[in-house]
Amino acid sequence: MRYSRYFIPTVKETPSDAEVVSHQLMLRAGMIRKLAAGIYNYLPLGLRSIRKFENIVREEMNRAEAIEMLMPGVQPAELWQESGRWTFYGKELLRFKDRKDAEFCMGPTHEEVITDMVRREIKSYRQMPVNFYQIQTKFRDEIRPRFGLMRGREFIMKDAYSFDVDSSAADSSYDRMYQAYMRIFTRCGLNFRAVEADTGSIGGSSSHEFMVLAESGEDAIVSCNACSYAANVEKAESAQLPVGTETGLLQLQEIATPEMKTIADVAAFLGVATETTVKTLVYAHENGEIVMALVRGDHELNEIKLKNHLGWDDIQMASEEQIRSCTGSPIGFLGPCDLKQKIKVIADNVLKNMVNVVIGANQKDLHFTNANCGRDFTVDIFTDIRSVVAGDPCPRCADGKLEMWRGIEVGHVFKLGTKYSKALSATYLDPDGKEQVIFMGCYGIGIGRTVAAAIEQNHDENGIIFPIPIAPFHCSLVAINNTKDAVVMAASEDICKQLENVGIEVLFDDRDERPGVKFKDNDLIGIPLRLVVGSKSLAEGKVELKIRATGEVHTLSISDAVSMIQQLVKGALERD
RNA sequence: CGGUGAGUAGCGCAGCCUGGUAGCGCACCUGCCUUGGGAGCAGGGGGUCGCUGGUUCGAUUCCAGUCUCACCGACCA
Repeated sequence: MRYSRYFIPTVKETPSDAEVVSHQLMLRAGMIRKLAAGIYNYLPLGLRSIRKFENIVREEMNRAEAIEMLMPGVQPAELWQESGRWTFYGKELLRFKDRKDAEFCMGPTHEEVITDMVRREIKSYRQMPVNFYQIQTKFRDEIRPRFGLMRGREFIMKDAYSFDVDSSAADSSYDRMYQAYMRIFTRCGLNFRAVEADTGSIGGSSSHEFMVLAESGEDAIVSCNACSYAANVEKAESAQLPVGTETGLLQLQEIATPEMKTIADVAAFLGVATETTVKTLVYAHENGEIVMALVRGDHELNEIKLKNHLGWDDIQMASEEQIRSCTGSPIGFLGPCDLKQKIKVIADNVLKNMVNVVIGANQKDLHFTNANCGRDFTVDIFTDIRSVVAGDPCPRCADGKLEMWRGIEVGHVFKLGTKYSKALSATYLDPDGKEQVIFMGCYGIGIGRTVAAAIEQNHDENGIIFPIPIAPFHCSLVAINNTKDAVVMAASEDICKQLENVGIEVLFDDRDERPGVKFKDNDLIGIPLRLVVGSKSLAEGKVELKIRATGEVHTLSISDAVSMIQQLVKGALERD
């Protein structure tokens, strides 16, 4: 490909509205341009990277015997009403009406559509296992699109859906996809972790997320430093903490704490550690149901755990009025003692071992010290409702500690069970002629997001450093002063042909630009290998090969350079 | 959805307070010069100042409305 005939609108200045490096660099490198909030044009260079990644995904899906198809972007409301998600999915689902006033939505995911197809076509146990996938544009009307392709509203996604006769067969399909995902991200040369995850709005029984590690990641994940346990913080189970030195129960005391509304205020005011306090939170369901949740003062409540424990489809902090009506207290002095109204009290497991705690007294400017569960207040249920923190003991092994990372979620695999097949009556006949419900799994990969994550993980002050498997070109060929120097030009054209003949994708920089401009642009757009042809070294039959990632430079004969490039590319593409 | 801020040339910005219909840097075009890390000189093209309405002899500037965008927040008792 000749640079002069191609289209790579690079930009020197960093766009002011781009926060994260991948977004800045994709704009500067001329890979993407914004059309509207969270909606982008994929320019030629960006598209090449995306296609590269898509093809890796496609190869691994095919290898895992998933079957490619394509579903529509626009979906009828009826299917979503049938699955119950028309109301459940919320504002992220972009809804609209056609000319006949019939309701539709832009597909944010395709469980309904695929299940509908399968229930019409799959009738026998003989037709399973089967796994359909597509690579397609989805739309989710995000609250706050940001970070370029990382959290767009319109985005390209690979989604796959497996259909099996029973739960254990579904488990095998799930494992197969899990392994395929491991291969995909390994082939791309990414530093990633597979972690246990919450299932969110997709639903289902269990799931893993594939996280590319990066400081700018929107998710917090933990992994054990001793065993293989790794999980999203939303999901990570907390282990019981070691019990402190045993002391007897002390006398309950009421203490004035004027204007001390936060845990930090109260602990500082009383001169105690926040670990000896209990934080009281009140949550409400949309339908008005209210619960009280207790966690240790220095811990954070995990709303997802609480929501899942309660089996609620919605959770929010209770309003000031709701809180007053059940506790009689203003916010800041809440506690489980002397409740005005009987409400369910859920406490974190850690509280089981705590004695003589500081807690709100349900009266303005008043707290209790030496409060004890069972004597001074009652707890209905102890369970795991806190978020784990770095250094917590591992929930799976004896002596591991949890480490914290930030990650970008690039893939997610779910065991769906029969959630959608039941709702949409997707059934089959087993060998005995009995009707059974199909077991499903679904498996997503954010295509654009993975490319962005790769950039997030692979860049320097000069620009992007693409891993070879997803680089838009394998190698750039920079001809110095080519518009004036016919020898250099002829040699460059020849080298370009030689490289292309052995399957190397070459970006031949034949522009009428000064060398500095070419070097800067080629660094910025992140082509992994760069071959420079200049008159001086060419006179000695040499060219210069520079490795973008390491900066190492090799001065080689043309034939050596071609074979080295060939080897480097081959080596990178065969990694798995 | 709440808070804050911003919309002036393709991009980044100034001008606006103290109304008199626009300017800088980069990019772009032409020429000369230069050619191993975003050169220099000279000349040039490009803007209904987000949109609608109001005040005024006159509005990019003042006022009202509206749209768009960005950032922050929505783990706090």
